Amino acid sequence: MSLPAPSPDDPPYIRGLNEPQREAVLTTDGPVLVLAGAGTGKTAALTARLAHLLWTRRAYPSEILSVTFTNKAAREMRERVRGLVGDAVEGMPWLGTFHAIGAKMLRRHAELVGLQSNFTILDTDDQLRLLKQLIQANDLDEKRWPARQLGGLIDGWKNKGLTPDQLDAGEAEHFANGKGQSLYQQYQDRLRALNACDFGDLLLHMLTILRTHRDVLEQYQQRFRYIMVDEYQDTNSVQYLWLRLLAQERKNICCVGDDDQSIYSWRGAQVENILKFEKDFPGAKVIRLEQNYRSTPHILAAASAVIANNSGRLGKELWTEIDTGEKVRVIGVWDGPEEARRVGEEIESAQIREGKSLEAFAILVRAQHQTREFEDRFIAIGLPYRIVGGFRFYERAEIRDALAYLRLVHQPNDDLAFERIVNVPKRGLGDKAIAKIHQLARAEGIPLLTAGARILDTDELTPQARRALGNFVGDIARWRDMASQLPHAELARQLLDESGYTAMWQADRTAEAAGRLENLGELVRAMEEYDSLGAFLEHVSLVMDNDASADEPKVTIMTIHAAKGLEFDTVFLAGWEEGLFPSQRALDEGGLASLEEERRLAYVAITRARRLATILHAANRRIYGQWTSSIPSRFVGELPDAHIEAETTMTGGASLWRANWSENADPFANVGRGTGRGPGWQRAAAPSSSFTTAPKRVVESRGSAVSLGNKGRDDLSLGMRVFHQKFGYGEIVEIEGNKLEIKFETAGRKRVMDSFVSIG
DNA sequence: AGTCGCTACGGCCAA
DNA sequence: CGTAGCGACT
Repeated sequence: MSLPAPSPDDPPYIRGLNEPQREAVLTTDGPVLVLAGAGTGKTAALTARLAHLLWTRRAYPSEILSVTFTNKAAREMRERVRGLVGDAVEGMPWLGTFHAIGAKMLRRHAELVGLQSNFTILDTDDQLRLLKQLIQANDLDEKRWPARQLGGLIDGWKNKGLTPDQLDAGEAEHFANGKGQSLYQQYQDRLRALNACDFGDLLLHMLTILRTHRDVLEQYQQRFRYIMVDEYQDTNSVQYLWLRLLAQERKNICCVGDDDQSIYSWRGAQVENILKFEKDFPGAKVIRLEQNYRSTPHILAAASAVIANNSGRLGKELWTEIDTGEKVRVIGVWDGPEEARRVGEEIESAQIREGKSLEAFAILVRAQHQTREFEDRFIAIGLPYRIVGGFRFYERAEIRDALAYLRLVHQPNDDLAFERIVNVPKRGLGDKAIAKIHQLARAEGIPLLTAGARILDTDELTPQARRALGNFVGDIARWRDMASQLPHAELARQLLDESGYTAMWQADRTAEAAGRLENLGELVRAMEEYDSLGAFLEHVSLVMDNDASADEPKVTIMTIHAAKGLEFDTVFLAGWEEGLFPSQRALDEGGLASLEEERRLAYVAITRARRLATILHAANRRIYGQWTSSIPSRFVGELPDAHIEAETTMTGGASLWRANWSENADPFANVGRGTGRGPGWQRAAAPSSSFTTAPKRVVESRGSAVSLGNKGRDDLSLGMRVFHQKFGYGEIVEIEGNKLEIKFETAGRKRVMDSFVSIG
């Protein structure tokens, strides 16, 4: 192949790209598979390619289908393309996630699958409630056949592109002795009746339409001159079938991915898609991006050595021009608390030694629950942190409630929204009243809200319930009217006040209430960015990323899954122990295939680090309250000796830092206080007396050298009553710079950073 | 209707 | 050890 040599006349997007990247950008026609290892400038190449297509007028912005896996990735790509070609990107309607694009298409053709174009998109919660109702209606034992399981199966079928009538006998057997298929069918019927669909339907319905309506398919085949797909290794079957149909005509499809980073098989992703690309698209050009711009050679060598243990790889050899850097550190600690303590110390000392921002540090864990230990520790030492993932913004109860109000105002026949908030806040409409409304709705085939309005004319309800329901139905109608006159954010504000919803949380004195009110404010603020209530709700049902509050620099704690695609200067990989990572459950359920996926996870984890990776493993860990001893992960054993520096001493050096800071340098200090149920080792490991003494608190004033760079607040004083998000209300008993010692009403004495409290 | 106490369960999680 | 979710109790 002969590429034009780099020249100063190259358009801006080409400059700075290496040879294979340029090839990926300039090979515009025909199928292209870009195998992009971690940190090899995949996004740069992808965005440059997009820019190139626009710049050279090969396609209008509206003629490029560009799919990413997350909204975040889509946003980033849009930003970067804008940087390269300017506002032309504004007209890129088909840049987004599979689901966003699916929703957009489906709205145009909804009637072809029996929906109206203003269908609602249900989230997992709504989906589950619906399934629960169906299971009950079918007289099945909810214990034996949980809705969650059915939901999982249906998701799985949808991911495979299977409609109810396409399930084969084996599949249908899976649930409730063969009732699976019928339940799936009932669920789909119910969704259609509600004019709703779930996430899976966004893709599955569109696939059905593309398959059964030639004209529609041809229309899109014509429109999309070029198709680009990011994270191709994570596509599932429906997505794959979609792409194959759409690309069939022009065959200008460029897929970018890395088989070594496929970590979503449990969600239906098929690595095979990337492995068989050349078969699906004969004559495909395969381009490998192997020069890594992110990490040191030690980090790359460690990651490569681990992943080399997997079979069936397409094979890549990452290399770098960087020739310096520290080896990957492997640190063995005594137990979980020490692990957290150790990481905290490392971060604080690195921060002071090298003046690094807290943003440079990330702690990556295998499972969500591991974050707790770090969270507790960081609160204790006043180290600002952020937990990514976990509870997503839109999954929070208060947000879901608020959205249900808005949905009902927007779409009066949204029965699920009605059910959610008809008695939130409590207005005396209990099970009996709601059952009556349901009954009428079912009998008449009308939405719940209509049934509610109609039941007011009867004497079915107690006078009290009737009054409450009358107010509620009237309120909804009133807000509906207001919706046409008021900006929707303002409507939301008033709605939340008038419904008593805000008041409900204001009256709540529990620790979370303040945070919930804040979230509601956040929601209303977010609404202002959208043109209409409908547009906002659409956005929300597809995204609602937790991207608020990036203000102050913080250490990031997240799962490895959540970290994919990100990079950090310094990364701590915690809990590399057999059973935890690789996860025992994965091993039990999926055998060798799962082990390999866990190993890919390890590969992803290591390659997040730019400069320094530290792997930790604890000898003892508390699992479901049981102290269990554990051995280092097999992945630790796969690390190449030449590139690691192991520190296996349990006690660790008592640094000056630790002496000054640690509440308790004794590694045994936090080891379980005899639950009586634990295995024998803990009694054997140390005299029992050391388990029962509470840790001694060392309260010493510290010099400014250890200040974290935040100024102390001047609005706080001793004895003041304050509020803390996690611990609730308490009284300040000590102030040291920006750190406070607080006696909490319920949580006891804790040391926290002043920025974590508000005056209560 | 709302609260309390018991039981069951506990990977990763986008849209 | 936590917590969430359900049924029984008030």
